[in-house]
Amino acid sequence: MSQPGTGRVTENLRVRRTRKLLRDALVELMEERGFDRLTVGEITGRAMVSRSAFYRNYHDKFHLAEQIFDDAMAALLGTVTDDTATRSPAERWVAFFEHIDRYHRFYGVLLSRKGSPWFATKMRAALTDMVERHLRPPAEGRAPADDGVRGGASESLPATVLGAMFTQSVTWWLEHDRPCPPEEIAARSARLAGAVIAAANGGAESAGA
Amino acid sequence: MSQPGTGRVTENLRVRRTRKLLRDALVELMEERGFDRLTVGEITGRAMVSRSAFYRNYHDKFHLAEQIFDDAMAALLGTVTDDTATRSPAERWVAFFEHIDRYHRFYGVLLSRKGSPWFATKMRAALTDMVERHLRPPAEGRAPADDGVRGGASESLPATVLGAMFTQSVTWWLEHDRPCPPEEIAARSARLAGAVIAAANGGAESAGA
DNA sequence: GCCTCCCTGTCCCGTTCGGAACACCTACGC
DNA sequence: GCGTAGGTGTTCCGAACGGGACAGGGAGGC
Repeated sequence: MSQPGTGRVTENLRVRRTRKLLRDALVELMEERGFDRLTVGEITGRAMVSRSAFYRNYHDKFHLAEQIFDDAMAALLGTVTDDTATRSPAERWVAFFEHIDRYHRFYGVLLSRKGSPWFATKMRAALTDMVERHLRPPAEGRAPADDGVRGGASESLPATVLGAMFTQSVTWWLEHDRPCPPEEIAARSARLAGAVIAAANGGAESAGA
Repeated sequence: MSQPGTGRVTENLRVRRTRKLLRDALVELMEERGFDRLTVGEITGRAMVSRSAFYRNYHDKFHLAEQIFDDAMAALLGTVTDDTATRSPAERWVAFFEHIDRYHRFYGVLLSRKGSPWFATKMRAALTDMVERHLRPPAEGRAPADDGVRGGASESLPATVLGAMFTQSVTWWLEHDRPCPPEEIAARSARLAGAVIAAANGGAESAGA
């Protein structure tokens, strides 16, 4: 139960450091040569960590990448989910793209050809899940179905489409070197999303998400 | 005999990593808040290393700083000393200032008010030593007096003055945000040095060092 | 085919490290 | 004065790590 993402009790400084070093090394190397061209030995070499320590903390390089990506997605979704009471939907979308903007090198690598397609797949799933929760607001009296993890395979068509849309908006923005400021791409994405939602609702108009 | 700078046999990866992390943390924190305002706890915190590991590797923060500086000075002197056969004196001076240029943030911090005056003192001593060895070229038949470490307190007046001059040239250049390219500051410093050497030799002219 | 080379994932033993306690010191408040 | 707070440097034990070995598995040469 010491695999990251399960136990988490206030880990030892040593294991936190080891994992941080491995994460940083992986991201660095991905920028240089792409994810699937990397070996575990290269990652541990760059991180100044032994191979045995790597396998003590992660199953393989996919597991390591997954942890990095999951943390990033949690932070990303946090920009939209946090402060739902104090901020307007528009402000939350801007915060979303500002987060992407801040770590654009990171997301750029993960979503580019260097990052293996399953990063985009994972992001699409996470965003679809988020959209689903926003489209179906917590009806009072209904217990929260999702216990923090996994929304299940019960996504609706509109949510799935919107998840893909947002993922592609981010990918497009990053692949074109962010040709417009976060505010603008946020507004444009929100407008497109609004159109999809309106169409899904049978013509009724809505812009928030 | 495991204090850095003594044993050196191809150290354990763990101790190399620990020392690297501590070094990087110290330089980083010096840039932020100056050397004498730092505690060992802050350094180890930033480095993600325990305090006990710090004391296992260094006597105190001065010892750590000394190691960093000594390594930097060795690299710096290497730019002048290496390839003495293939490069002209002018080229070597340019290499000297290009090295400073490359790590200007590092030297800038160490030589600024944030870095405690004894960094400049140490640099002056190292450069004086180097100048001394260049002014007094290895006369054939004479055994090398210096066994790699310490030139002793036998520095001549011209060497001492030149050491201070070069140190101040570097400090001036960095404190004024490198207002001219390395080539120019190298040429100007070399010209000034030439004048001093000429004066020391009683009017005879010489520009190399 | 076979052989070489490299990477993977697992194991063990000796070493280094993290955590926490400890006494000691200095500075500050009062 | 006395007490508190925070930094220093040392010591100890259990835990994580590094190094090296190991079997197994492709990929490529010939």
